[in-house]
Amino acid sequence: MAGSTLRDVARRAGVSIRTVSNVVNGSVPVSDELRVRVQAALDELDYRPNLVARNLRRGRSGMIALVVPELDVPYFAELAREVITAARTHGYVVMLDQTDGDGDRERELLGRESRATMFDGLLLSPLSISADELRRRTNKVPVVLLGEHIFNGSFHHVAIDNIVAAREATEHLIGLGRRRIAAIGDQPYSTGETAQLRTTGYRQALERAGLTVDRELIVPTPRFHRHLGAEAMERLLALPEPPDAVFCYNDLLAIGAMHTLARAGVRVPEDIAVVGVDGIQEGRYSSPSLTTVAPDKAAIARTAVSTLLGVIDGSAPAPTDAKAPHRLLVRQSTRGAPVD
Amino acid sequence: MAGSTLRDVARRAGVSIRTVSNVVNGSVPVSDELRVRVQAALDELDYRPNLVARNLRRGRSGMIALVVPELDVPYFAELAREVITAARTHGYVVMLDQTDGDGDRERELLGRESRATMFDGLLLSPLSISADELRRRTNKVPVVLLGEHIFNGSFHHVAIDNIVAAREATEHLIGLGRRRIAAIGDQPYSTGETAQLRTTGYRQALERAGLTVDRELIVPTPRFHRHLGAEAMERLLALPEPPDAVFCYNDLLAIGAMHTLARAGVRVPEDIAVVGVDGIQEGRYSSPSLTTVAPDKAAIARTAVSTLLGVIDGSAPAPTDAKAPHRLLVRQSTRGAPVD
DNA sequence: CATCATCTCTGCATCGTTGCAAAGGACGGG
DNA sequence: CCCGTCCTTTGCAACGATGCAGAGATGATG
Repeated sequence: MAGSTLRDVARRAGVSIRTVSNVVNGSVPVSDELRVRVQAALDELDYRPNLVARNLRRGRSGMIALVVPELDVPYFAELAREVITAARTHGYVVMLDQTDGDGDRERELLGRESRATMFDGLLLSPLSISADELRRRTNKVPVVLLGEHIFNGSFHHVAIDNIVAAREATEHLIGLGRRRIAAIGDQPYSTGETAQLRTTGYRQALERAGLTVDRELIVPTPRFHRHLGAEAMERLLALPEPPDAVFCYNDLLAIGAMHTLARAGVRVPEDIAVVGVDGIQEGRYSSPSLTTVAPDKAAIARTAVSTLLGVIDGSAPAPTDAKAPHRLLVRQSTRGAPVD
Repeated sequence: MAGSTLRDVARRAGVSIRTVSNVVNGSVPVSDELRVRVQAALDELDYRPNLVARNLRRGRSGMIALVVPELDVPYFAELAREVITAARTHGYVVMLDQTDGDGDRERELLGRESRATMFDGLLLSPLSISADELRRRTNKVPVVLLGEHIFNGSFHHVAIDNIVAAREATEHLIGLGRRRIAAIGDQPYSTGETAQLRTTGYRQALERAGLTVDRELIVPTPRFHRHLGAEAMERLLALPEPPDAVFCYNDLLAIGAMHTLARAGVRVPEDIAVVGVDGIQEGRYSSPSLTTVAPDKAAIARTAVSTLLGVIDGSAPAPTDAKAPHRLLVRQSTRGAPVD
């Protein structure tokens, strides 16, 4: 039942515990004769190191935690995939937790009884926790923030350049000749910094093109979910003068918006062009397929993981603010042509 | 830098280590006077229990691992969400790993140097590992299998009734008056047991309705991905006599199939009706929205977690074969009416 | 032949926590 | 006034592994 320990193996092989440990780890040279004997005992007893004990002794767990609002949001699932892959190349495994955008749950993570102490570090994609809280609560555990929020300079941070990304998406629509361009997803309050950056980029693009910003066309949504995109689009269609294009702050909003358009019999992109952000796989196969600004998720994951490991081993003390690349993927929802 | 330990707190409060431990755990009564003094010291030093040490001592880690082929497949992401939630109600956290359907990676999980020993148990959704291998390799670590494969009676197992689910999906199509019904997703080889069950249900439905099974209409796919569904549908459209309905073995295949149909100008459901399996959120917002057989993922997760915990504490020794409920969600891809 | 360097191998202490058993003090009953 | 009981508090050992320093054997060197 219980797994065998170094002691069991040592007894069986007639050597000291320490020698067995040396054979297992291979760090210290062991004579051929003993090695063979110990190896045999290891095999016979099917020894597996107790990693909890090893971690205690070594002071490291080899685990990092990735905390996202919702795992069933495709962007986070795809990001999680990349984080797991990136961590593996460094010999780390990833514990996943979700907060459901619940501030209390996020706070709990940093509190006294949190499991966070079990991990060497934390990758956190905060939704509703504020910068101050985070600063106050984060004791000792190395943290790297992903995507959301900015927290100017207090924390390591990895994200795309949201202003530029939003501007490019909007410029793409302008380049198609659209003039009445809506935006779905603004969040004009303290925890909506990412959304606000995208609004900034959207406005920049309009202003540079000499277009006026119509506040009626900026529809806020508390979260980035399909159904909220659908509702926002209903509001836009109800306007006396509906838009001829929509920039959605993420792909789920865009897909919700297209859902509403399909029901209403509005043609995409002929009547209204749609562009999203996130580059999720779902958008490649939607009807029509979705034009999107795709962050390089693998790059985000790699940067985040290696930054975090840098903090853990003390080689990266000063908070960095890394920008990951992104690119515009033009598909049917703006271009129309059914090619992929 | 380094967190404070029970010893530090004990020294500061002028009591024994054990008393501090008692205050922290609250299991043994402590006098008010000492409790106050210790609590003050705890707060001042911002003590956080070292969970690695605690786990070593208690012989439990409070962690289970969930291993899925791919986290960016929506079904697994949605399932993972439920598993994390279910585990939390039992005080457990979940480590997530993905195997990319790589048999070696799955095998590695059960091998000598695996991290699996760090977890109290394993929820495994195997893709390419065989029953024998699993039986041979799984030593000691409690395992519950999810969804895929059957492994008659050797392991705890939780899944929907695949035969019934497939039969109901097919019967739904038959009920709509369709007579030439294709199937996408068969896997006629040892690791494709789930797919084979769905094929069985499909055939049962046809036979009961007195329809003949046309082997040309059963298109196998090595995996359940969107692009494979798209390719399979191309093959079906190229037939001299294309189908008037398709039963896809999961929603991603169905979405890929609909993608092909949209490009080819074939109307769904008028020309070809489509039904999938998995009930992923993506299908609610696709155009047209997707009819699907939705497993109760929360129920699967709850059952799997509580079964696993039962194995861990020794109260559930005999392998069980739990069937989770499922239900048919009829949407536009078969019914047509644009209501939801 | 004595001495020293080298190479294996070992025992002990330790990581931070909790189980166990017993010490110490307070208290009530006979 | 003494003894037994109960309650709080404590020290020791242990979970299973690794770091360290040193023991013993072997070979090289003067």
